[in-house]
Formats: sequence, structure tokens, C-alpha cells
Amino acid sequence: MRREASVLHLDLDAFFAAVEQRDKPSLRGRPVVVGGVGGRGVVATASYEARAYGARSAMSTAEARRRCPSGTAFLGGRFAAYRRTSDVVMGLLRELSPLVEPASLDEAYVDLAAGEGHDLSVAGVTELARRLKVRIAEATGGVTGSVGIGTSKLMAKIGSDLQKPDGLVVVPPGTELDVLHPLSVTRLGGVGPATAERLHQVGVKTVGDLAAKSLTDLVALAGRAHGAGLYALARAEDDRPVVPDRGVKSVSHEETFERDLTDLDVLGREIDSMAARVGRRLQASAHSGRTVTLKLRRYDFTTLTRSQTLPQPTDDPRTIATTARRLLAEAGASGGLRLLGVGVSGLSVYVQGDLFAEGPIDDDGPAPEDPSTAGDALPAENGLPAGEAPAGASAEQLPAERRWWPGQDVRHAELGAGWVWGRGLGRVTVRFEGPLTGPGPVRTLAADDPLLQPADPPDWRTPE
DNA sequence: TCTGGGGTCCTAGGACCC
DNA sequence: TCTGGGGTCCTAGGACCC
Repeated sequence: MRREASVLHLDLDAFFAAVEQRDKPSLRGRPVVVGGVGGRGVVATASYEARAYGARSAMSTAEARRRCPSGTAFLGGRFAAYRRTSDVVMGLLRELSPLVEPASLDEAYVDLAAGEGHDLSVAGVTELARRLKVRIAEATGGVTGSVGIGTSKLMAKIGSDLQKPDGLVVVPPGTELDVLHPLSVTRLGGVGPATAERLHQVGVKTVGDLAAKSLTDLVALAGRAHGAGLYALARAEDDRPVVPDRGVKSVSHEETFERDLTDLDVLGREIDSMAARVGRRLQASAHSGRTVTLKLRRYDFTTLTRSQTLPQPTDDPRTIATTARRLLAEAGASGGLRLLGVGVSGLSVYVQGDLFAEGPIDDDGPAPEDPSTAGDALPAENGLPAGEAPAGASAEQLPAERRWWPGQDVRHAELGAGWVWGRGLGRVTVRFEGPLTGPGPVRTLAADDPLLQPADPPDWRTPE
């Protein structure tokens, strides 16, 4: 453990929802839920207003709709917008230290001891954090974050969690156990539902309870590595370094279908389009990998994986697809599949010139029988231009209203910039406003109105 | 209209080699 | 012929995180 509180953890508050409220003035102060908006979607982030009604991350969107009042905005994600804002915040953190470890778009650790000229006293880091929060809010158009600072990653993360939202907690060196021991074990990273249940059964509810258990007991309960980890964390022993830029270990894409799929031809085309995406991402990052994994989730939610390791690393969509199709043929699809996934692991830096790569593969997206996934899935980082229909389903072939999804940025040649509120019955409802306007008017347009087009995320920064 | 998507790490068994 | 141990690779699954 360090002698000074020099590890900072930043957690942006309800980040996806906060970006939506910044860019959509009419949603400020109102419940907003970001996530999958299809029948099988789940909540990625609920704004604090939506949490007041019981909406939570990982809850099914259907359940969140039941709990929230009408007028709640249910939006698909705009990852390009989130990434842009995240990049701004990470840039501010890198001004504090070269050692910045992003844990996700909305979370990062900073090693302040590696930065220049910081006063690492409790008063010093408190003032540093206070100024950082102001700068973040200014640079992001009002997104807030919770900051924790302590002698380790563990204590920094615990600290950022103590006063959400918009919190600032410095855990003074020497007080770690006082802070830690009264907390529920579930506040520790690595204690999920399964471990929590097993700990409960042996009478462990708080971190203090955990600290009373022997190493032998914990290893028996949670396995060698995990048990030893819990034993150390309960004592605030944590020397994990802040590591900028951890290398990627695998690349994958998966998709839950609106309806279970059985037809092997249809599933094969799904595999082709997922393999094309995975291959493209591997090529873009100059990686190739040897192990191809197919993931299947059956109608009854049982999940299994099948993998094959190739003699040579590949980034070739054709090779990935052929391997995954073979694995699917062996596993079968009886009863129907609700999810397919294709991944590549065992990565190495790009091996130039795969002499045995086959020709180009068509990436024509979901089969015609199932156009419904376009726009319904949470548009996770997919490498597509912002606003374009996901998964390559060519927009022309879809019912016009399928081009639009709630939350999407659009521009109308006469009415200006706005975003999609809803769609259906051949029409699309758009609210015309942006981050720098007041709440704007709503118009319902024909879904095939040629004057209406997808647009890039709006800029929240006032022009100089 | 129950249960996303993109990851990481760990465990365990079998094959195979020394 | 028997006994055994360690190490690595591969496969499958599970827990967890955001």
C-alpha cells in the first residue's frame, strides 16, 4: 500500500443518460433510459430521475417501461457521442499524469504520483479533485463525475462510490480499514451474485466479516486466485498498478435476435456478417488471432461456446466465417437460437500477408427474413458511421420507419437538426433541438421524407 | 415482452511431451 | 512393464465488470 493517497478514480455519473440530457434539452430533469429498445433489450444506463422510479442498469427495458411514467425517454445508444465526450474527459485526466487507465468509457484510474508537481497531502489532492470536477463539467457541457482518491485502486474506487452522484471522497492514509470494514462485501470488485451468496451462507456480510475469515477458508470458498484476492482486499492490501493501455486479448461480436432463429441458412448469413465485422475490427487494430469461438444461446437461455484453434493467426472474414459455420453445423440449432456470437482470441500483432486467405466476403447483414434487428439492438460500438442503420441491413430494403431509432441524431433540410423520439405506422416523430438550443418543437413526418436524413452527433461546445 | 454486448480472468480436464 | 510428475496447449464453462 502507498503511504500517500495518490490513486484517483473517476466515475462519470449516469454517463450515457447524462450525454443524452446534455444534447436533448427537453430531457433535462426528466427520466431517461438508454439501452436496447427492442423487445429483448436491457437498460445500459438510467438517469437519476429514472432511477427514482426503480429503473436500473441490466434490467430488461420492458421492466423499466413498466416502472417509469409515460413521458420517460427510452433511447438507443449513441456511442459516437459518448466516445467523443469520454475522449475529452480522458484528455483532462492525462494532463494530471501520464498513467491513466480507462476502465470503460465512463471510468478511469489515474496515478497521481506519476504526475508532475502534485501536492499529495490530503488537502492537496482534495483541491486537485475539486478543480478537476469543475474542468470536466465545463469541458463536457455539464456532465458530472464522482471522484475517489486513496492509497490504492481499491480505496480510490470505494471512495468514488461513497457519495454518488457528483461526489468527492478522499480516504486519508491509515483510515482504510475504518472505511472498508463496515461496507457490504458486495461493494468489493469481484464479489458478484454468486460469491456474495456463498459468503452470506458462511455468515459474511460486511468486509469486516470477510477479514475475520482465514485464507484457507476463502480459497476453499472462492478458488485459489479469487480467495487469495478477497483475503487481501479485506485487509486493504492492494498493490495493483495503474496500467495505461492494456492490450486487447479478443475481439467479438454477438447479437440477440428479435425472434429465435432456426434456419441454418439464415444463421449462416448472420455468422458471415458478424465475421466480417470482427475481421474488419481486427484489421483496423492490426491484430490477428488463432482461436475462433462461436457462442450460442438457445431458446431456453442455455448458453454454450464452441471453439477451434487454427494453425495460423487470421484476420480474414472468410476464414473466420468458415470456421464459425463449421462449429455451428456441429452444435446445431434445434429448438431455435436467440443469440449467436463470433469471436477471435489468441491475438498477436498483425501477421502480414496471409497467403491462404480466401476472397472477400459479402457483408450483407441480417437475412431478409429478419430485418427487425436493424436499429433495435443497442448500437454498441460498431464501426459504422454515426446514424447509419446497424448491421449493414441496407436501408432501402427496410420499411422506411425501420431506418429510425429513438434517440438518433437527424437533420431535416428545412426544419434543421433534431433527434428521433418515436416511429411507427410509416411516420417518424422528431424533436428539433440541440445542446445549444432551448427545448424545441416536435414534428411528425413521413418516415420516407427525403428531406430527413441521419446526422452526426451535435457539438455541445459553444462556437468561439 | 423475462434475461444486451463487449470484454477479462480463472478453473478444470484431457492430450501430449519430456 | 510400471509408475509418476511437470509443463503446455486446447477446449468449455463460469463469474464478474461496465
